[in-house]
Formats: sequence, structure tokens, C-alpha cells
Amino acid sequence: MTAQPHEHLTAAVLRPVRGHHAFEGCVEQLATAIRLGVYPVGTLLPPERELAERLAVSRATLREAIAALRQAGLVETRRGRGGGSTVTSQARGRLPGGLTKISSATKSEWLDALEFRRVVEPGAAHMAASHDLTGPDRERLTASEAAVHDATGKRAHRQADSRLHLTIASLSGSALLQQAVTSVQSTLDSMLGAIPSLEPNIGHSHRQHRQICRAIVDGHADRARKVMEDHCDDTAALLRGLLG
Amino acid sequence: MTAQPHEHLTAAVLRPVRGHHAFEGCVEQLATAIRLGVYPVGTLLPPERELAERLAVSRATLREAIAALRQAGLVETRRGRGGGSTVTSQARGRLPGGLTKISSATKSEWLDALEFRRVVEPGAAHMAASHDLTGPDRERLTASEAAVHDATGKRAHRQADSRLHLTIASLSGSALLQQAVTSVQSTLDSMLGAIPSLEPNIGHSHRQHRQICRAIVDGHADRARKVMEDHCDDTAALLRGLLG
DNA sequence: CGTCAATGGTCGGAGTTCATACCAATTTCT
DNA sequence: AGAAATTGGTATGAACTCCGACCATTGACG
Repeated sequence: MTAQPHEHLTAAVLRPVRGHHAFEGCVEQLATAIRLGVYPVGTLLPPERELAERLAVSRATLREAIAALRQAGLVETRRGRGGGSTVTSQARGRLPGGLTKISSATKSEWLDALEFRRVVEPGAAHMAASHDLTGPDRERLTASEAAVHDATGKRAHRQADSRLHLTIASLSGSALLQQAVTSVQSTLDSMLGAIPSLEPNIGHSHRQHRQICRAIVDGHADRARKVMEDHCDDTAALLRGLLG
Repeated sequence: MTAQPHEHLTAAVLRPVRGHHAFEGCVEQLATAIRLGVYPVGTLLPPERELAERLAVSRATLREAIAALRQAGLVETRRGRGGGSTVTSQARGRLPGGLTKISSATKSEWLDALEFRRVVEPGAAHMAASHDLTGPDRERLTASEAAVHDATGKRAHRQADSRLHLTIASLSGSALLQQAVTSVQSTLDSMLGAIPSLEPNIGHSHRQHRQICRAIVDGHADRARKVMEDHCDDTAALLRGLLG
């Protein structure tokens, strides 16, 4: 069994890029999607024509972006039926050609993202808990939570954590909310990547995840929101301390 | 005394527009800013060079957008020192040249905006109440609340209401949140504009505004959020009913 | 084995936007 | 009255993107 992309997350992670320099935006989007583990190593990206449509960009521009990823060693491309671009690595190293500054953010933007997160993620948890979840929904949620618990290695743990939060956002049913959470998780990932010596309290985090997921499946909206708020506060306190 | 623009709101209302068709985005941004009352009738828009920078667009493109507004009768332009584009009307009529479809949204997008609003606006109120507001901040808030109360006429009332909500968002101190609220208020305004026969319970709304503002200045974060949630729920219920 | 389908690869013209410099009008200051 | 500053108006060439069509390669299926 080869690795499978997490298609239920791509809708919000790959959002339209519009820009006179759409090329750079595409590179950032795709690199982020790979970084967050939406397309794990070994998986195939969607066909160029489909990706171009999702990113609201011409195929020519998308191809340039893929070429950059290929040059950076993130993907390999094969032709013909069944071909495509395969994710081969998630090297956190800077992309070549001056693309390092992409998605850079100032310190104040990082702090703002933490504030914003404390609103949207608890809100998403609240909304998700207010719905009557279907069986598959519940399965996806518990599977994501278990994946975080089982992940070994810092990078894998980080990705599984991102996916859990994105899954909760998707259960909210709001595309706008899911988009907001995706954006927040992306910058959060940048922050955690820029501070490699971070060692959060994994056990505590796992307990919070467990509580959040249980509250969501049990329909305890207020409780889900409160625990998520605490969860965000804990992460934020840790990061704020390291940012000075 | 001539009308003054609400400069403390423009930072979030006029957000960068990037796109090959940036022209249309500029028209929408400016029209929205005028529609929401950031630039009331009689006020002068910022100089072209400044507006172009804020919208992250070249002056040539911005000028085309202003030309469209001028052709639509929204602004008049004078040259020379002290010149500029003056807002002359807020006609809700469609902009000419096929620009009517700009900022159109499907019904599901509208419903999503209502869900999103129920998260971000209460979140903004909560965050604003958590801060120690300065004197001028409190004044702006109470003035905005009074303006809603005193507004006569449907259109004026709608604008004052938008400005109150945007002011609360700005007091949250989070640029991302303010941007989210701006986006939500913009689509909300579109919805209310598309349903002209709407007659909300003004008195009830005023009471809620009063309670929200009081909770914010008194620092009762949870209460501010709760009342704002109720406020959003009431509006949403009304709109959902009219959307079928 | 041959045809079809799916996919990446290539090309050229058209349309937008950008950046910059310069011109024109009008007010303000000296 | 004249100089300076501010603001809109104009022009040109480069860079980027888009769109569409077509080619090349590979695998699947009859």
C-alpha cells in the first residue's frame, strides 16, 4: 500500500492564488501542502490540469511552479499515463533562487496569527461539536487523533498535529473557517520550523487533543471550545516565550 | 465642517489586491469602502499614489478603477493641489460595463459567511474586552454605538452598524481578525442590499449593541462574546428565513 | 499488437499589469 | 507676482500571465 494524499483537506489547503506573480504563490501553496503533510512522501500530486484549476492559475504558470519544486528536490515528474509529480522529500531547506523569503513573516504577524488562532480554532471546535457528525466523520476524527498519538519523530508528529486541527476545521462545515485554520496552521508550522529547539509538553497536548475530540463527538460545544482555547493558549505561551 | 473619512478603518477595509485583473478587484474594494461608509459622501479619497500603494497595485491600474467609479457616478475628480476624487453618491445601482457580477456570491457562500461571522465577531468582541482600552478607544466605541442609535434612514443605519462592528474588530488589536470581520460585513451588506424589504427589530438590536459595548468597556469578555453571539444568531435567523 | 486514454512538454499570440518618467493644473507659500 | 508643492493626466516598454492548440510519452485495454 502506497501513501495516499489526504484529499479531504486539499480543498482548503490549496486555495486560489491570484497575483501578478502567481508563480511564487503557487510554489508557496504547493510547498506548504507538502510540508503540512497533505501530500505525504511517495504520493502523487493531482494532474497539472486539475491543480491549475484549483489554484486558479494557468497551466503554464503552474508548470513553472512545479519545475521549481522539482529543482528543489521536492518532487519528481514522470510522463505518460499514470505519470505525474511524486513527492520525494520534505526537506525543510530553503528553496533555491531567492524563494527563501516566501511566506516569511514579521514577528508581529506571528503574534497576530496566535491571537487569530485563539479565535478561529476554538470556534471551529465549537461549531464541529454543534453538528451531528456522520459515522465516517467520527472515524476521520478519531483516526487523526490516534495518528498524532502514534506519530514518531518530531516532523511526523508536527504533521499529524496539523492534520488533526485541519480535520476538526473541516468538520465545522464552514469553508471560510477551514481556510482560516489552514492559514493559521501554515504560519504556525513556519514558526515551529524556525525554532527547531522546541520541545512542547507532548503528554499534556495529547490529553487536550483527547478531550477536544471527545467533546466534539459527544456534542459538548462549549466544552470543546474551552479546551481548544486552553490548548491554543498553551502553545501560544510557549511560542511567545521563545520569541521574546 | 465637511465629512471626514474614517481613517482608522481603512487599513483593513482596503486590503491588497493582487491579480492579473487587479482592476476589477480595485473597483470592488473602493466601491465596498464607499458602500460601507468608510468614505462618506463628500469626503475626499486619498491621493492616487497613496491608494495605489495600499492596494498594492500600480497607479495606472488604480486610475482605471477610479475612472470606472467616476463613470458610475460614485466620485468626481479634480486636478491640482488639494484636488482628488470626491465621493458624490452611494448609488447602489449596478456598476456599468458588466461589473455587476463582482462580489456576487452563491447562496451557500452567504450561509457560510453567516457561520463564519458567528465565530469571528464574537471572538473579536471577546478579545476587545480582554484589553485595557485607552480613553480614545472607549470614545470611538461609544461614539460608534451612539451613531447607530442616532442614524436615520435605512441606508445610514446600515452603514453606522457596519462601522460599529468594524470598530469593535479594530479594538481587538488583531489585523487578521479585523480583516475577517471586514470581509464578513461586506458580504453581509451585500445580502441586506439584495433583500431590500428587510425590517429588523431595531430596538432589540440597539439593546444588544448597548450590552456589547458596555461589556467591552467593562472588560467582561465572556459576556461580550455571548451577547455578540446572540446578536449574530438573531441576524442570521432573519436572513436565513428570507433566503429559504 | 494496435488503439485509446491520460498525462506531461512545447509554442505563440493576446491581454494585463508594472515601473518610471514626465506633463499639466491648481493651490499655497514667499 | 512668482516659486514651490501637491495632485491628477499621459506615455512607453518590459515583464508576467493567460489561453488554446498541438506534440510526445507512457500505460491500459481490447
